[in-house]
Amino acid sequence: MQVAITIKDIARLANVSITTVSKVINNKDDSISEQTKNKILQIIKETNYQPNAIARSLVTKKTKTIGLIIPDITNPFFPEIARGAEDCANIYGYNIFLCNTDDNAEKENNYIAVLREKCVDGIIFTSSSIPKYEHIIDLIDSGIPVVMIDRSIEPKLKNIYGVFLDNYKGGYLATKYLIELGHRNIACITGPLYTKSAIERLNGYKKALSDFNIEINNSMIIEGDFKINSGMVAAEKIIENKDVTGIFACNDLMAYGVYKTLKKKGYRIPDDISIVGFDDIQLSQILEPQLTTIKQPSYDMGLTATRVLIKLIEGEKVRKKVVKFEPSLIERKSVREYHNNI
Amino acid sequence: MQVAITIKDIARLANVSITTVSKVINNKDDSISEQTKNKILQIIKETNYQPNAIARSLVTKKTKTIGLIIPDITNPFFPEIARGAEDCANIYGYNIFLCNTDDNAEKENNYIAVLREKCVDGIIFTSSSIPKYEHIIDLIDSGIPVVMIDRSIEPKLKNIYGVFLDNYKGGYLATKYLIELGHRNIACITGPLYTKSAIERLNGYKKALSDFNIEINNSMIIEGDFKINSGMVAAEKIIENKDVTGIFACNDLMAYGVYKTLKKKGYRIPDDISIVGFDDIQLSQILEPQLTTIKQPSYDMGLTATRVLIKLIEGEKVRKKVVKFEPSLIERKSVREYHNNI
DNA sequence: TTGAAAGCGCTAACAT
DNA sequence: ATGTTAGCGCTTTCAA
Repeated sequence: MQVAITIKDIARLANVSITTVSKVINNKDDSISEQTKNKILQIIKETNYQPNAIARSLVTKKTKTIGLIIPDITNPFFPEIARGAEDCANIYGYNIFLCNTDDNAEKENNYIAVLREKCVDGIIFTSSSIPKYEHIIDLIDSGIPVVMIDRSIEPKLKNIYGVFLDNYKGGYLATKYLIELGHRNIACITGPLYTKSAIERLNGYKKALSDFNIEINNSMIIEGDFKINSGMVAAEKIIENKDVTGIFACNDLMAYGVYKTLKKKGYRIPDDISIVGFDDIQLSQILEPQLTTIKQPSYDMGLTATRVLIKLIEGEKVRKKVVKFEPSLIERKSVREYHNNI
Repeated sequence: MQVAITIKDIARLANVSITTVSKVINNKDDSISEQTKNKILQIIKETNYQPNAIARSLVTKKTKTIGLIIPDITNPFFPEIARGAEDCANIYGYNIFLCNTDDNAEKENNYIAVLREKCVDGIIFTSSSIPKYEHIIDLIDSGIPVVMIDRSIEPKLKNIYGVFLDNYKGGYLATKYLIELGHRNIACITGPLYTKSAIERLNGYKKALSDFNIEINNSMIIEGDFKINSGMVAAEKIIENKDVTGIFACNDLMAYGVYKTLKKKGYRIPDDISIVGFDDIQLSQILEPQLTTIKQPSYDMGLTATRVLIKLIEGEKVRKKVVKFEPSLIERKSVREYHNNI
């Protein structure tokens, strides 16, 4: 924090009061004569004066700052969200504090505390939710605007704002696609089951199975953690069952892990095993074969969540507490038709 | 920004002065009796009081906040840096403002202005540098601690702190590797040549060529922009020249683009054309074939830059103004030996 | 059209 | 061991 020229200096140089300077800075200058206004503007320019936002915040109770709490910016799903958030924030003159929690409730708590001390105007939050969510309830109850993104929390609170994907539908779509292409023995690699989105994708998978009268086999459901490595491990297990012809990996990263294991073991994709991912991150179209996956509009989701948050902050009406984005199936090359009788 | 309980309230409830409260909050409590200290602590806990960092900053002139200015968090190279930065910041009690500039000088300027208004204690900066760098000089001259990361700027300033990779050596390493495996006609897809790192990688390429007495052919040097698409476009051009057996793509993303084009056109990697990338981002080991590339320790670089910055902020001695990381070649599967006589 | 004064919540020098 | 006081840089009411 540098020592800098202050409003006092400007006032002195312009031979006016600081009130007057303040007014022109804030465009509340209806009642200021053109002449003094110009003089002040001139001096501000010459001196390269920049108002101190800290001092301003102390009186206005607004910091024009938003906290973005996510598990890990290093997970390719989140940069898009962060970018959408930042772009929106930027438009409305807000800045974003980036906070990585690794789905660790303690880190979440620390960041919540720090963000409140720093008086952020609002918080965008992707939380691991299921094991503990009291801190989130507390946060929301504290009155600070909060928009949940990507993962909703239980229980459904009346007061919760959120931007989510219809993960249930996404899981359903992925599974149905495999079924309709003839697959019957479909494994599912889930996300960490303490997240709502992982649970919902799994539920979508189960529903599709039962809609088509396929028995749900718990040995075909393997819990992963949304990271590459868990996809590799899960694939090892899955191929022990020779009947499996299709895999639904609940995110693309785990699908990459599956690719790795399968290729190492000499399986061909999709000839021997078909794979559907989830997220549609950038690299999924580069992979060989290109990954068939469920697309999430992550950038838009980040943008929307921030837009909602800013409305909340600025007291505008927000019509829908929860906005739900639709998943869509992106057909590429990692799935083939399966004929039982071959 | 919520209305909250203040130090005044605590003082009143504890029947002490706000000074006393302040002292115990800040652990300057040598001279406070255990008894009053405990009473105050107790009340703080009961009331869930959190000091207002804004008010504190106004008097201490420290915000415990750092600005991180990067081109685009969506480029897989930067999340690692951001995460390293955040992890380090977190250890020392700092928060990070995330700023994406798209290498746009105007956005850079805006962010610099805003960050200064918000009184960040220091700035970590990846800048497109060559076309215009006066604003960076101004920034540094203003006295606020700045650490450049990833891309250095011209001219070498005495006062500049930075954390960089030896990009020249990286370019050299990549090219030499291809040469030593028998390649003679090696194309280079550069980054945007207004960045120092792109220029240096290209220079390394050229030096390796000339060290091995291979003529530099300008038609084999194609300027890209570090994005996937430019790799695709460049590859189209490169394969017009049937002699080319090796490609040095100056980052992995462009190498992915090359993969895409080559595969589409029926080329096999590395059988028909060998490729070396640069960065070693996460996905490069998933690609088929796994990409041989030059590794940058991005996370460590982010961490180190932040550590240096915090030392600067807190007035500690920083021995080396510039810390340079060493690139290393990661041999994987995208390069094969080339025998001229086959 | 302009300015004086109070105060935002806190720290820190200086009393006591 | 504790408290009084001034002041950080700004906005905002109210008065002139």
